[in-house]
Amino acid sequence: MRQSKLFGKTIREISKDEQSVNAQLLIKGGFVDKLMAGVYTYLPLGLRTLRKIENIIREEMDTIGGQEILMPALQNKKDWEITNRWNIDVMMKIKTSFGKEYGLGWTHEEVATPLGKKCTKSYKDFPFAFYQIQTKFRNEKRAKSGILRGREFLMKDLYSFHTNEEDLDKYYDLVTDAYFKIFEKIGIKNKTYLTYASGGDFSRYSHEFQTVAGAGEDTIYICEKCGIAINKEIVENNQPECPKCKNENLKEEKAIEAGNIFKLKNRFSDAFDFKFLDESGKEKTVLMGCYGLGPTRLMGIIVEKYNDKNGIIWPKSIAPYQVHLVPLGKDDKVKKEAERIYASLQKEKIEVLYDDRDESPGVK
RNA sequence: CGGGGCGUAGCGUAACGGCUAACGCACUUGGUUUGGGACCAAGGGACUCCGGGUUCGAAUCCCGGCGCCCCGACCA
Repeated sequence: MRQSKLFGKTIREISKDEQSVNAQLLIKGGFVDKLMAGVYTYLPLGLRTLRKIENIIREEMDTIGGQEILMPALQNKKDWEITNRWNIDVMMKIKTSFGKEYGLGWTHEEVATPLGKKCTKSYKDFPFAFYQIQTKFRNEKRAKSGILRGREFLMKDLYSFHTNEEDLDKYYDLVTDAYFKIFEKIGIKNKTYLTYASGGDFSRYSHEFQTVAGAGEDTIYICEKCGIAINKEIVENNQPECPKCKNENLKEEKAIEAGNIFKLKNRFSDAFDFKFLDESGKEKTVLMGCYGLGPTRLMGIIVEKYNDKNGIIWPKSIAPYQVHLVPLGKDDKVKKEAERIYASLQKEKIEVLYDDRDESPGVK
């Protein structure tokens, strides 16, 4: 890519109003543009990085047998009434000019569960898992922290379907491992902890993946012996202890929730009467798990963690380009050589951003 | 949704209730430059967020709205 043709310019000054580190750096660098609070356009540079994060996630999801699909963002009111979640605050609702109501998906159990039911009958169809990477909408009362908490954002959500609890447990652990592989590839593994958190209305615990960062809105307590953490929200009697080894000497940190996984079990399959026929021809309830991970939020976390006075330092695996070719000076020989190198890198299919602009070295 | 701050050119800012709303960056043209955000000259670009009000006169004061940022609440 010739930088002279690159859409989206860097910005030298940004309003002091914009205090979030990731928002400042991403906007200044021409990676994103803010349309409104919590709603961003991904410009060519930013989108390249976002796509790389997505593809790393896809690789790991595919490896554990997840099949990619794409569900609608527009949601059917009826299905959300079945699960009693139509009137939850985070749901954005729209009403058409002729009065029909729709919701915008902030999660997809209400689509995934009936879909799973429609396509299966017998135990032979199980287990299976599908996932999507898709835009989610959440009616955040207050969007904040740049791309970390938006009203519209990208989420990878994986849903798994099982005939028994052991199988669900096994898959749950498999997903956990896959998540850490993703974190490793994008460079945040050493700061990310499997964290015990509230299980909402369907189980005692869920597990979050919390990345230690000053910009985090969650407080976690890390057990350095076990390498896991517990979210402050479920600490009882003000005395955090490790859920595994009962260690009470834990380290308090601010952290950002990178992902969250749940054993839904029968919460949604019961609501939609999702059953299967077992080996003896008896009907049994399907058990489900769901596993979320936010590509756009991951991008924000990475920016928060990898930067210095000069700007963002992308990990190589997700940098928008592998090579930034920057010829300095006006010497014709330099220019010619740069063109030659550019052509050869392109031929080798090495991602290169070529700063062919007629600018001074400082600007470049 | 409660509290606080803010809204002026593409971006960042300035302007006592009073001249044609100023400056820096960016942009256009010409020239000089070229190893760490160059210089000179000439330009273009603003319904001062929107709607009311006070006043001889409003970017400036008052009321209402909208928007942005921060804190809190919220975030199955």
